[in-house]
Amino acid sequence: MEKLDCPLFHIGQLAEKTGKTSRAIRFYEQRGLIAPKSRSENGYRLYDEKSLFRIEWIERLQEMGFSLNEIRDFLSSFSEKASGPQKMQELHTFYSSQLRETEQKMQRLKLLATELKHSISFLEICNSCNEEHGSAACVSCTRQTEKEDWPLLVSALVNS
Amino acid sequence: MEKLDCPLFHIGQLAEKTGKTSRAIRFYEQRGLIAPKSRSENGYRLYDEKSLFRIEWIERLQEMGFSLNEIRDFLSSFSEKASGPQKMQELHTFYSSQLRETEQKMQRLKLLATELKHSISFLEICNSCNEEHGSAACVSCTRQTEKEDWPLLVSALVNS
DNA sequence: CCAAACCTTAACCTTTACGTTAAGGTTAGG
DNA sequence: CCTAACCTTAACGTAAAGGTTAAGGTTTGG
Repeated sequence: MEKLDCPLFHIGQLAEKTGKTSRAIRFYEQRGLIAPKSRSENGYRLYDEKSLFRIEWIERLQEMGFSLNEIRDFLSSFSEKASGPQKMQELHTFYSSQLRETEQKMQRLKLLATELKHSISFLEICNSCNEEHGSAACVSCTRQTEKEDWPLLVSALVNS
Repeated sequence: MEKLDCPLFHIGQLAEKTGKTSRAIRFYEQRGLIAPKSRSENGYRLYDEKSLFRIEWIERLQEMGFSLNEIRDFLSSFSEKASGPQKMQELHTFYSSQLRETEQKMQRLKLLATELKHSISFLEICNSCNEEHGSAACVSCTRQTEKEDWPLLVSALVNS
């Protein structure tokens, strides 16, 4: 059978190209996120390159934290827009707000990293401790007097 | 009744302090993540400040992407360690690897932000478009000739 | 002709992190 | 005493994102 004559391929091939499973792709279809370009005589789904883009796009939105339902909602509201420039406007607005959210996430992760670093450097000092004792003794450690406040990530566990 | 004499409080108060619901806290308990310090005569759960730290710690680990089961597993493996310094060692190792993961996540978000910015600046040009036409016309837009490759976030939607 | 590797729909299973009743007991205030 | 606002356990419900299984039809290679 012809395979590469026309740019249409089966679900398994699309799955391979995108790293998804066939099941996942059918699931997206069921959810209204994507549809096969057409069907072959025997009922097989046939996809083209746009389907590939669409799946990669879905993946991006998932990375941004959207559920499949939210993606579907956006998609359907999007296709209702009549004019091309209007669509572009909407996309611009949407991505701008997503950029803000993404930057906020980065900010949160940065804080988390700071907290981790703080705890790690606190624990470095413990690494130089050769004594063998229970964690109860750690609580009144004299090596740590410089830092009066224990990091939450340490104290929540040690004083348990 | 005495309320603030001893530093013990009820589940509702702990819930308020942590921003969780009572149900969530009971759920954590069921999952082995936390236990009340004691119970009052009538069976009410009584917590102290350590419980508060514990819950905030759980929150941090969730932010890092851990499931409650994973947190419980770590917790139980952690309490098995006999020596205090050993615990500190383990914590150090754990947080170090978490720091790496957190930085990787930030890296991924940074890439995503770049992709978003790219798409946004692409769409800026569309904002200067006054013509009214379908999105099919956008595909062959002459304003965008400078950029030959459309960003995925745009092309996946417009050429749908 | 047969087996392996595709494809189809339909339907049930799974995990996570709680929410939501149900059916009460307890306590504080008026 | 009454009500509102707490608390208890138990158990069922939910949404997300598929996985898995059943019960086939199709196609390709040897």
